[in-house]
Amino acid sequence: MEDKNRAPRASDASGAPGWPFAGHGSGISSLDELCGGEREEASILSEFGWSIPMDSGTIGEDDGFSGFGLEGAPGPSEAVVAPPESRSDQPTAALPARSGDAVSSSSSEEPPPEADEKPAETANKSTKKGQKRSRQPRFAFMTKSEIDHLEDGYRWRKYGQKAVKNSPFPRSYYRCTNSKCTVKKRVERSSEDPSIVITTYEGQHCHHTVSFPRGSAHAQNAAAFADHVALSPPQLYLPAMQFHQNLAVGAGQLLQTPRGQHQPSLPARTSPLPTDEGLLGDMVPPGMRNR
DNA sequence: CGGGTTTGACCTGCGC
DNA sequence: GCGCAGGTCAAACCCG
Repeated sequence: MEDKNRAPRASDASGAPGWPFAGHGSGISSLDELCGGEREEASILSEFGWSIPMDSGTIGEDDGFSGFGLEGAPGPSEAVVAPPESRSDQPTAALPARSGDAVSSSSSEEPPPEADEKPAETANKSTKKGQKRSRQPRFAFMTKSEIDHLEDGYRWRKYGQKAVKNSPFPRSYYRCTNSKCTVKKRVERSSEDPSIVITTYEGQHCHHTVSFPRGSAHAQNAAAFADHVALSPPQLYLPAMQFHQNLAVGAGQLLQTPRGQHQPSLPARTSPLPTDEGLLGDMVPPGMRNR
């Protein structure tokens, strides 16, 4: 699960919030703002009140995750979207929250953006204590693929791997190789359907992609998703049910994807509806689609 | 040699 | 208070 337990490292503590795939319509005027003005961005996210819960921990352990989730910058909780078939009638909020992920702690009191006041040199250990790690916005999506680490246009360095409870598949932890970028992502396979890769992004890139392979559906979808998300913060603040229903569409599409083909459940791309329709149409009012 | 991966140890919060 | 589980660190290792 996401660990709010650990205090952020010097870089993490800066609270660089934001979304992956910055520059794809995140609303940030400049990528530089992300690396240099994280704090500012945090407030922006908070202002929007993005709080569609998404519990990364639940994703892997609940097997039920079949969509993506969003979390407000120092968002209180995350939750996951239930599988279309088994939980379509349950509101997101009712989903089991995992071991305190952000759910319990962050909801009680938000880690103030100032949480990074500690000197960098002591950040390593000392900041781990007494301070809750500031949580960054996250989103996750499922991809039916035999490849664990899907290409998304950025370069990642693996920094850890852990076995996940109730899952035969380990979870891998990656960090963006850009030293100024604090974006992280977790990759794991669904224990229910090994062919599905669950990717969870945390944070926002403060730089452009290293490369963005045209042929990579995953990359394009990821970017599209980022666009989508970035464009409609207010719309993302949806009632659980509505949100879930929207996700179900993407998930359904996803599962129809032939094995081996990267096809994340990104609404904007997976929906059978014309571009910018489907989920986008549900979540983004016409007035906001002026792109 | 630089950059990425592997992997065991460590840290922390939560639940019992 | 203790054990568990998730997340991260960092040394060792691998590879081009």
